[in-house]
Amino acid sequence: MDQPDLTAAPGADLAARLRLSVVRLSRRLRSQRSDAITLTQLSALYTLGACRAMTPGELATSERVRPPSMTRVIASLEEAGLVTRRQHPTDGRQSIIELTRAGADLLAAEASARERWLDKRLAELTEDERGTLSRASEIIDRMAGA
Amino acid sequence: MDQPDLTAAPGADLAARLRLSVVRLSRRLRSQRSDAITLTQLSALYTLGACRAMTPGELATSERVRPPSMTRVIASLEEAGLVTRRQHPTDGRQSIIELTRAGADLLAAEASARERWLDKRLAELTEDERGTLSRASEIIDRMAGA
DNA sequence: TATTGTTATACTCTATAACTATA
DNA sequence: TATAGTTATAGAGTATAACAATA
Repeated sequence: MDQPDLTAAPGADLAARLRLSVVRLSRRLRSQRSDAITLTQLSALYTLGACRAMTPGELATSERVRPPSMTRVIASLEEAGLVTRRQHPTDGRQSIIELTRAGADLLAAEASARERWLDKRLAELTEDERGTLSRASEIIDRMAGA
Repeated sequence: MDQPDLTAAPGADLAARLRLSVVRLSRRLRSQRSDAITLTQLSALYTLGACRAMTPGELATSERVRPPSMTRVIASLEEAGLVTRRQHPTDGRQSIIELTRAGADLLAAEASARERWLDKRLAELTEDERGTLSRASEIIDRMAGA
């Protein structure tokens, strides 16, 4: 039958190729995580680092996961001392999650961790290729958020 | 409080942005999977569709997972009647995995499933944006395979 | 003895459903 | 009654360690 090498052929179905690429890179990134923190935790921490103080619901929306999933992520981050929780000023149901000093430090360390796997791989690319990935990242965010 | 942050800022650390993008798109893709098959199974099926006949070890290497993980994926595909296993001609330890007719049919159906979430999103992009994603996909594959 | 693959086990990630507390 | 969040539970995905069969 038709013999499309979907992993390589440039003209082949984009959705299939992009799906494979993302699945495989995602596996790689998860397996390359540090001992201290998982990729899911790091992702939430980045969002918190950008928005400073958020409710669990805002975090879940921002990370595009369901509230129960975020509950577990927050609990693990709290236990690790990377975030704290304080009362919401007006709504007793909600709470405010913020980075601790340790959380901010870890984020800063991650950001400058040039020895990290992905940083190394990116450093091996040309400037043009990094530009392509940068634009792709923006397009992907738009798609994933839609 | 829409993130002004690492997900959007063009000058921000590429590794961090790409990591977030890939994690989020991966979540989306897994949640958008059909009822019939998971993304992990589909990924293995695509590889089998391209390479026709492979041993479990070759499949694991190609998908970049560990052998025990591939054992489970193959078992689930076998149970679903999407792949079959036959004896290796010269090595009794190995076996040969191949698509069944049902597996090939499902793959063909997926490939032409224009109603799928990712296909819809991609169709909304400009030709230029799709070109960027296509090039990014190739770069990502090179990185993930390195 | 080395290689290939499977079984046993455990942990992460995520979801849905049901529940609690507050608005 | 509606909303925000948590708890209970389940299933997918992946890994390491130990094992069996074959080379």
